Amino acid sequence: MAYRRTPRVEERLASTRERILASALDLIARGGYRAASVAAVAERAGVATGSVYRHFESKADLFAEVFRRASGRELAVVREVAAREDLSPEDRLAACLETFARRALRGRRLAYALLAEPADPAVDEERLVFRRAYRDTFATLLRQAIAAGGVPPQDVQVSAAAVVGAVGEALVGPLSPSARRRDPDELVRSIVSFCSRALTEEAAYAHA
Amino acid sequence: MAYRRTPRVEERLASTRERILASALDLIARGGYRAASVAAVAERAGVATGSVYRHFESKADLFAEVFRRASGRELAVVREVAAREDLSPEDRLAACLETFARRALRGRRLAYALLAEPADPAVDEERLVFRRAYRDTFATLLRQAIAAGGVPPQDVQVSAAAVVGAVGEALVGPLSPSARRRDPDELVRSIVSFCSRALTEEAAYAHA
DNA sequence: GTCTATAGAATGATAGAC
DNA sequence: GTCTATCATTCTATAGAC
Repeated sequence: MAYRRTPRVEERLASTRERILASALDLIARGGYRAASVAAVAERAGVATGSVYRHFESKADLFAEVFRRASGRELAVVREVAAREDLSPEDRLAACLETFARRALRGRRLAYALLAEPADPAVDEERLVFRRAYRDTFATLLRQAIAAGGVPPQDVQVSAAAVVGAVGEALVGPLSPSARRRDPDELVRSIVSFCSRALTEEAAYAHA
Repeated sequence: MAYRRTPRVEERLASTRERILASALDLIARGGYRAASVAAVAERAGVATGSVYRHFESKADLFAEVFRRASGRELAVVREVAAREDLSPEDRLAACLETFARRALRGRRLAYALLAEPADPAVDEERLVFRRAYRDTFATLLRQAIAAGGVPPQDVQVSAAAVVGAVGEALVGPLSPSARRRDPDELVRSIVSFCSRALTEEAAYAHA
């Protein structure tokens, strides 16, 4: 009789896979991609090194999946804020930025890994995907805010993308493992203020 | 008698190295990193594939050097604009942004490769270095503009980094090979306007 | 004659076609 | 899923500089 996966086996496989993912996330959140060698991931998950490759085609593949999950969580939180009916569109926008930045500064090492740490091209690829998703989320909010009249008309695609880039890059420096610590509240305030000025002010600057 | 490198040989070696770098740059500027296989680079440079490895330790090493040169050129141009004595600090700032964006849109494929295309971690590393350099350049200009009174006080580190991120990310979409073309002038205007609003407006937005 | 730089093929890995 | 093409990198023999 041919071997067939029973539900019991199925479940054990899935749980091993989850343990591997959790281990990798944990190691990356502590010491970045460099700390997450396949051997270290395997040991922490309680499996043999080779077993990792039963669940993931390659280390790059594993990292990409870890990235997708961690970034997906952040995106979901921001999207929840974006959907808050109790705030005006402009307030929702500011709240999204604040939420994103604050959470990044709470989980510094992981945030750095997600935002900027040099990594496999597969991870770079995922970064592009998520940045697009954030841009689209902000673009929608921005259109609502403009329609509601609280924010002047502007190039929504450009503004939304620029906000994503601005927040990300403003965080990279402070998040970098070598950076001198600074007050998170003040930092978040500066970042949100920068974006709010850009989004909510009338263009007053005519360039030659 | 032992073999020793003469100036003549030295020169030939250097010129081969340059040819390899130029070939790689050319191929990347046409079709991104994917188009620049070692074999293609070698052929275009008129050397054997193996010979590339006499000049560069690895493909990643070659790409990092190409990146450094191409990005270095862009940075130098922006720095020249930043040094223009005939403009006020704030105008210099806007001119820098405009120059950067305009040049990127002129050499679209290469700009995309430098700004965003997934690549070896060695290239990612260089990206971080250059982004820091741009941030520092803008920070200096911004401090001058604030001292001159044309721009309100603000968190210079944050604003400078945010501008770098904003311009970069606003360009990534339009530069992406799959993007629908749009008018470069209008795009540049939108980007510079976004940054100018952020940098030159008084904070008018108090967040709860 | 000795040593280097080079061409070109070998190798092993990977990815895409079918 | 298998096969093929292509890739990065290494190896080897040779041409040529000293």
